[in-house]
Amino acid sequence: MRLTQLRSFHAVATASGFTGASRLLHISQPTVTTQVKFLEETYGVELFYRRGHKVQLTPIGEQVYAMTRKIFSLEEDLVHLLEDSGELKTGQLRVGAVSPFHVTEMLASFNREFPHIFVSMRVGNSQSVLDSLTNYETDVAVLAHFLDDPLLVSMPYRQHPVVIFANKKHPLARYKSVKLSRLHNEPMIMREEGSTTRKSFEDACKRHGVTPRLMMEIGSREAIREAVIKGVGLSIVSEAEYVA
Amino acid sequence: MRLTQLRSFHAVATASGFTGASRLLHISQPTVTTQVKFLEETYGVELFYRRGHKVQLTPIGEQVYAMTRKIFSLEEDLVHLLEDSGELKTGQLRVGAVSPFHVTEMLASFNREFPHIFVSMRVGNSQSVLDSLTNYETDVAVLAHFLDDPLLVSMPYRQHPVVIFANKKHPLARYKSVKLSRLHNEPMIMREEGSTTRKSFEDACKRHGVTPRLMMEIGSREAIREAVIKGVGLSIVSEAEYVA
DNA sequence: TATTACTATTGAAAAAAAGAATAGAAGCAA
DNA sequence: TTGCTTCTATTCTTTTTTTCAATAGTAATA
Repeated sequence: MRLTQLRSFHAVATASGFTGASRLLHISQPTVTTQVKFLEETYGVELFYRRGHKVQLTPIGEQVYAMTRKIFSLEEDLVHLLEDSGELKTGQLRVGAVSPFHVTEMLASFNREFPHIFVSMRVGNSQSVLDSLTNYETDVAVLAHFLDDPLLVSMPYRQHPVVIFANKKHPLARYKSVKLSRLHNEPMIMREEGSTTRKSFEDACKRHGVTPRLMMEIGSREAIREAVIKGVGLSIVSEAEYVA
Repeated sequence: MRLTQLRSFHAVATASGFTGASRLLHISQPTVTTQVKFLEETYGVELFYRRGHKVQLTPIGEQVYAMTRKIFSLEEDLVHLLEDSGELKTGQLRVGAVSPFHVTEMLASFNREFPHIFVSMRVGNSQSVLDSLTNYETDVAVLAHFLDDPLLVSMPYRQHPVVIFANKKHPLARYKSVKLSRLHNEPMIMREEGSTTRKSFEDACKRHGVTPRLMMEIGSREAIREAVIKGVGLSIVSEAEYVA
């Protein structure tokens, strides 16, 4: 069964004529005639009564027409779906992120540009975000560090400065800015292993040969704040998250 | 949109793989790959995630697959309809006849041979039967005389003898058979103008130069029988319809 | 009766589908 | 790991299908 033949049949039935059908389909009339004839000969069936200028569906033709109406309605829907999808008029974008904090602006902007694309976000630690990406459960992911995975394509999106904060009585508190080397052996309070802020900070320290002294590991931003106030040591936080 | 491409997509989705799809469709695997790729490139859409040996539908692919399931289900039904129709496993035969009497045997026999064809019969006078035929309201017609209409094809089906019957006291009653010429000027009772039996009888008379005397024209077989018994004259009837 | 409007046919060109051969990549087993 | 197998992708060629132009044939119409 070929769609062109069905399409010709359908058009002839719709236009009640071969010439009309050819105009409908923007193809030549002989093509239409041939297609319908092929259908009829292939199955040994008469689909139209042709009597001069009048073309009329046979009883079987009527039945076939009822089915082609359904088929071409579905085909039309399908084409629309594919076209809209290709033009990003419909579809979904599944985003993975280690922190909702840094991606909301991006997603809001994306949503303004492509309002018909449904956006879903999935938050997790780097490993689960990467797993979702390789399993095709998400389409893109926003992470805090570069990847050297050859299966993935990454590009920089934005830099978020990491700020260091201290008790006001701390010797370093009076400076506007502090060189990384000054943090050598400084007692510090950190988030748990796996925090992206901590990772990028530690990477930077390693690059500069600096090794701060890890005093405490606390799983809560608020608790770290309190510990800094108590004078346990310095700590770091993403600038966007910093509230004095 | 080409059906081959949809078919390839559908098979890949069904078989979860291009090679499996090619086996399903009995075509080569490169063909399947090409078809699906064409669909994807035409609409700028990704239908499958290909990761090595694993092939998995994308979200859009899932939607498309849902639609192709419906389309190919319809296509299958359509093919069955056409095949059954071509092999006379389904369909209808609309028969026109001037007298149900002579066609019932034919139709019963047809029904035994093609039990799945629905047979309908439409009875009328020759003119209305012919009209139905040329209007495509019936497929075939059984008439009592030949036609010279170039639009129609006719062939002899069966000869039904016409018998003459008379009151037992009638002079001709003692013969087993009577020559047509003996009916010259004989008083006769006939069915109304338009009766096929009457027409063929009159045609035969004309061919032989015989002119019986029309005594009475009665519209009912039973009434004619009574008139013959009363001795009004002779009459004729199709042998199949004759009951002593 | 001529004209118009339609369907059918033929022959040739263009487009699509299909396959063979083969490359490339991923899973699997020793 | 290495080799083996199995899968998808690519290229090139052949076959099939689709399409059209030209034209014949036929019914409706003015």
